[in-house]
Amino acid sequence: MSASPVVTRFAPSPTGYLHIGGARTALFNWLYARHTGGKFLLRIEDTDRARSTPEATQAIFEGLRWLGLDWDGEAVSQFGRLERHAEVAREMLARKTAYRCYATPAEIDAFRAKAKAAGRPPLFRSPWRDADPATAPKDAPFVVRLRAPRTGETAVQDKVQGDVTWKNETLDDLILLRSDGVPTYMHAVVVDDHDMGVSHVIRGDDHLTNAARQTLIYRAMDWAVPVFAHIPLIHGPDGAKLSKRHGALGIDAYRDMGFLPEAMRNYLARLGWSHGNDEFFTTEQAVEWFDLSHLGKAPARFDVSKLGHLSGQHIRSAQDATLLSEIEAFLASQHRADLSADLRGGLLRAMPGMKERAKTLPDLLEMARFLTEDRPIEPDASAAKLLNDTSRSMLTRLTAHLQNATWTAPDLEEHFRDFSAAEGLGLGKIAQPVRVALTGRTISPSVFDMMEILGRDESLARLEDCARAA
RNA sequence: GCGCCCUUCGUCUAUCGGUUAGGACGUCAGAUUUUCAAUCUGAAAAGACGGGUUCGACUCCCGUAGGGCGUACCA
Repeated sequence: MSASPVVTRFAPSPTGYLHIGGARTALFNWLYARHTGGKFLLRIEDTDRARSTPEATQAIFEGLRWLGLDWDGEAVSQFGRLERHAEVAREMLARKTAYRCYATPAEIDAFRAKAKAAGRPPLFRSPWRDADPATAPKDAPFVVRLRAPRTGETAVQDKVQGDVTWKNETLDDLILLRSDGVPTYMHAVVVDDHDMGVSHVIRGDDHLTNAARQTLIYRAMDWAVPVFAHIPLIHGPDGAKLSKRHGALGIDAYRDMGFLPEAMRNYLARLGWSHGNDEFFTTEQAVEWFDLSHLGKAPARFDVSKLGHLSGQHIRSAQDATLLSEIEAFLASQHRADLSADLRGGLLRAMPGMKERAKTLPDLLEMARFLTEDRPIEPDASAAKLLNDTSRSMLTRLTAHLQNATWTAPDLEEHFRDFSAAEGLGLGKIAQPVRVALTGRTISPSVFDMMEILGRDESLARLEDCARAA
């Protein structure tokens, strides 16, 4: 291999959201380009006018942006290159590596039915392949077919699957240009990849057979065949193919669940690719480590609980300020109100304690609710059970005991411990009613942290509200 | 039907002929603990099956089974 620059691409068709398999394909292409210092291009395969929508294109852009997969240059619209595709087809016609086929759909169907009945493969053998062009019907519609070799074999040297060969007799004269002049996927992909200088095609292994047929097109044009790497597909938890109709989710669904993009990249990279025993890594490390030789060959199943674990790890290791901006981006993506300056401050102060126990952004928001509660706080059902005469009078005595505290978390804890000893009660018996008084719930961040952040006046007020409500 | 691909704990994976088959998620048990988490310790848990090749196979070869993809004027 010479030092020619690496160019990868992600080429989704805009017929729906960016699904998880596509996101991983994009990630691998991006990682490889960034690892090699090459380029990562984006091409929208929108030649299927009936199914392509601008909304889907936007969803793909948004998904990639959220994932942090920046592409080089403008996204290319395949539809916009129709004339170039036709031009290449014309050149192939001139080179005699393609021919005009006037067979009608009915004739093709009949051919296939007959072949099938005779137990032969249903590959269409066009009579126009070797016919004298002079015999062609005037003004009749035709398609342009590749004149594929019928003997010998075609090999694909795949970085993941190894060397895979097909007997040419099992490959057919595929259509390059439809009768309306619109190129087929097979043709457009080759022309575009060539024109865009794509050196490495990393895509799902559902395209492995296509790689052989596309190789034939490259050869017909005397173009260099790119390096192929066909990665296995992602399956759902039940092992079935992860497809839209099986309830597979788009990348936006994971954003909405509040996973960090960093965690998503980490998890997705680990699905089908490995770097020894490394499980938790940063994107910088992934870029540094990523290669094509450690890609797996077997399909992987998507496991949300592992994603959650990784997300928790990334939240714990993230900067508080980073987390705050992630939260703001998350709220914006859900069209929720912006945070007040006050709340931002509170969030920042509470972050060190909260991030130790969160797996997602909503977890953080949920824990931060104590910041926005208005007095008097209405306890929820399980919290209410902890409030009785005994705990209320305890709260009264505790309030008195806390009068001289300097109101930092460590100092508060010391006061609590003194009080617990004096009362002859375990810390839990004291902290739990306090938690209820401060938050109205039985689950929350550390009571000492919350009291420090809430401050003396607000904390005591909440405690007194509860003690008094006897 | 034909062609091609795949197969290590429940899941993601390491291993590139010689290991008590390692790690991670999850699960279970214990520790810790102001709740929930987190954390720590420990446990159970795998080479689909059958043949070869070899002194020795998870690893190489053949077959079987199971799964996937392709076989369109879809992409």
